[in-house]
Amino acid sequence: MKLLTKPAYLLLVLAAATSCDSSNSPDPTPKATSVHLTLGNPSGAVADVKKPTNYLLLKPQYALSYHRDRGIPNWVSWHLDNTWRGAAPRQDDFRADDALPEGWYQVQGSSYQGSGFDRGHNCPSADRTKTVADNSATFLMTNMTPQAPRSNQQTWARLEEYCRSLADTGKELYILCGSYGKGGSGSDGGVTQTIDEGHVTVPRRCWKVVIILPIGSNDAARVSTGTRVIAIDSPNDNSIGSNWGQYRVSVDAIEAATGLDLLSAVSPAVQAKLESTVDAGPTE
DNA sequence: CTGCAGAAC
DNA sequence: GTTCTGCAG
Repeated sequence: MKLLTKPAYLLLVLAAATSCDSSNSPDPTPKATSVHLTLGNPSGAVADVKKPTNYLLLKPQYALSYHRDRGIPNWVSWHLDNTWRGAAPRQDDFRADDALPEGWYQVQGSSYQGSGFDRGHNCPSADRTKTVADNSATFLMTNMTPQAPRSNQQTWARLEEYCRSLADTGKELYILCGSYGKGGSGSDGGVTQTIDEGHVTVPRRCWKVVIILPIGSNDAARVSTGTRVIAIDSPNDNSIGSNWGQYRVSVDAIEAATGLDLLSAVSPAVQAKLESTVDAGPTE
């Protein structure tokens, strides 16, 4: 074994001395929040079995509020910078999420089959490629929403790619998305209210909010009135295309439609400015 | 080529 | 599970 240099030894001693728990036992009280909720918890979701319509699920890779009776999340929130991205291949292991409370219906990987709707990721597969475990976590069905194929593969896919391109240029992003309403139009046409024998509601609209920051500490105080915020609200309809820019709205409009309180960790004055503005920046 | 998938076996 | 196909960019 190679001997440690004196400075390295001192660092180890300091690290041990400042750690309030022994390093070889699990933390008995995991933090109640995560980096993914740095800018807030839009619905005050909690991991309480008595709150089936606003149930908090925290994963290392993202955080979400799950609606048991709709079978889809109310919102999903995640942090994106290039430390989340790597070479892990797409896992494609769509599956039920057994982290839900006992007795709750679990949407299955096959639940959308033949519905005319995609198993649309909220937190995208391609945003979580650092490790196989990270990528696999995005395929839990609690991270899915039945989405019209063109909405998923064109509208959202283009915006997701744009977000990753911003990460590639040294940005750090906080992203939230979700859906609301009932009744979408998939590849089979018409309007579909639910699938999977009523266990999964097909939403009418899908929304996404992107906060773009320079790389830095994970701190809501870094959001200023000059921070770029992109918000879109698009129909869950297979007639739409790749031009996500045309669906830009204010964050206020999404809050009005959903009842959520977005960016609640940001100071009220900054929120007021950012949430009333509609992005007019580049789309590619 | 990658990323979004669905369908067949 | 694996393999194949389709679409957009």
